[in-house]
Amino acid sequence: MRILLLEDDAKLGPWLKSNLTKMGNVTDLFSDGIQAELAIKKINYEILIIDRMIPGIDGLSLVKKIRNDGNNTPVIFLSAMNELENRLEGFEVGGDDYLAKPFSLEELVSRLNAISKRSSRSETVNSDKIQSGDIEIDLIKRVCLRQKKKIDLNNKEMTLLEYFIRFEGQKITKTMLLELVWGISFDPTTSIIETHISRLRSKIEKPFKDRLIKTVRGSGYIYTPKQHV
Amino acid sequence: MRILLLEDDAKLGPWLKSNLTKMGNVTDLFSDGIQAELAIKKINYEILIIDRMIPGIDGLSLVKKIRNDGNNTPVIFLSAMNELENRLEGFEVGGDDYLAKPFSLEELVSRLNAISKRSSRSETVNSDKIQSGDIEIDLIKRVCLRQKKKIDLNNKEMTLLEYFIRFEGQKITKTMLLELVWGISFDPTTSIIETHISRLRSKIEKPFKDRLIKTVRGSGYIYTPKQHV
DNA sequence: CCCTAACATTACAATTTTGTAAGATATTAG
DNA sequence: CTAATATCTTACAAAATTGTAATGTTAGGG
Repeated sequence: MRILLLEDDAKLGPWLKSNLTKMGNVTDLFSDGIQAELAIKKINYEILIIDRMIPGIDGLSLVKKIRNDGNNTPVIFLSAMNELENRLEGFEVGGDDYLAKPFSLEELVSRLNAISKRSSRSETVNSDKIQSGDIEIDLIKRVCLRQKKKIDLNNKEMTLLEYFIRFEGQKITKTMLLELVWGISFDPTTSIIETHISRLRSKIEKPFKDRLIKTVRGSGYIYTPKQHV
Repeated sequence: MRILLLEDDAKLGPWLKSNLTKMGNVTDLFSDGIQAELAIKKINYEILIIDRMIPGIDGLSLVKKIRNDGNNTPVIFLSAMNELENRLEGFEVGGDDYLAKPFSLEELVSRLNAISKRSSRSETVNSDKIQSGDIEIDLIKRVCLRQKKKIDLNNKEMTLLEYFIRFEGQKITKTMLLELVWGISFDPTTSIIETHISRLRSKIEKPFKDRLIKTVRGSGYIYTPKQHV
């Protein structure tokens, strides 16, 4: 495989390069973001291994740039332990993987293999997502974002929201919700739907001071995605 | 809309037909499965509303048949309350919706609208699914089937399995699992991974007396889908 | 064949989720 | 405007989830 390695650490960089090369890869090592960017534009690498913290330009903005140019080469970020906060950010940008230093070579190799196999199968990349207005749900990670902010939803709340999104702009009756979310086909005496809607609203509307889920009195609810993200 | 209605109840059938027609639909009412099947083959209906229990042939097998013929017209099943057990079965066959009798006309109309809007947007139909070997996961309903049997997995177990499937045939190291499933990038002192793997195995392997998740000593796990469903 | 580290399993407790019910608030018909 | 009904919110308890730790089991190097 043709690999670009961007790592400014004087020991780690060459050590990685030598190991990767030994394993039969073609590895170009850079310690400078600008140089690396040029190389990425010229050469069609199969994988980019990029340190999150590089003097000059940081790895994340570099990847943002090349993604903007339409380059979708898989990326593995390297980052020191204390930069863990940045993990999510890295994923959002389109980084395919993340590896915290210190890491074992075996670990890195394992991921290289995963990525190369994945891309050779030319599968859809990393996760199944549904999206509506300014809301985004990652079905695999089970993470919900509104306006790029993470919203902590539990199972029932997320299932509710998933159906609202699936039927966006359409009324969902309460019996539909009962059947879809609870698998019940009779009217319970309790206010179970109202309770959960209330909890969902408190998380997904209240912090944003607006209304996405309109109630249709006597019948059900309508979710309308917020336009103009 | 051009609707086929299969309902043998002498009161409900005509009542529904008259209402649907009033609303501007073209409605063909049948009380006989054979007749209905012929009509479905000849006429390109936009929606089929089918009673689950019809003398002679039951609604479910009818839908199985027409699906086999490559007909993907959306179906709304009608069924009496005491047939609730059959709900899941109905969905699996490709029925798009399910309505328990007694139901309000408003309820039925609501779903007709949902279906017609959905199909006019020509979206992918009903749910996001991932599949591997004899395992199938519906990401929306959050339901896992193995060999068509429902497996009750909790969140962590399902997330684990999702990643195993996503990386099928490839080794997943423990650090990868930690990062992916728990969002941690350091080695915890605890046996948290082993514990959850064990619980997952007990649900997904034990009842089937086989092994899908092989452990790679000193490193991680490999999931291999079972071929020959 | 035995010893040891790695892994599997189980039990348990803290935490979280989720259904119920009760009271507060809002909407609509008259 | 008022009563009746629907919905919202909150509090609470039962149930489920999930991390930890203790104990049992297995693989494979010596």
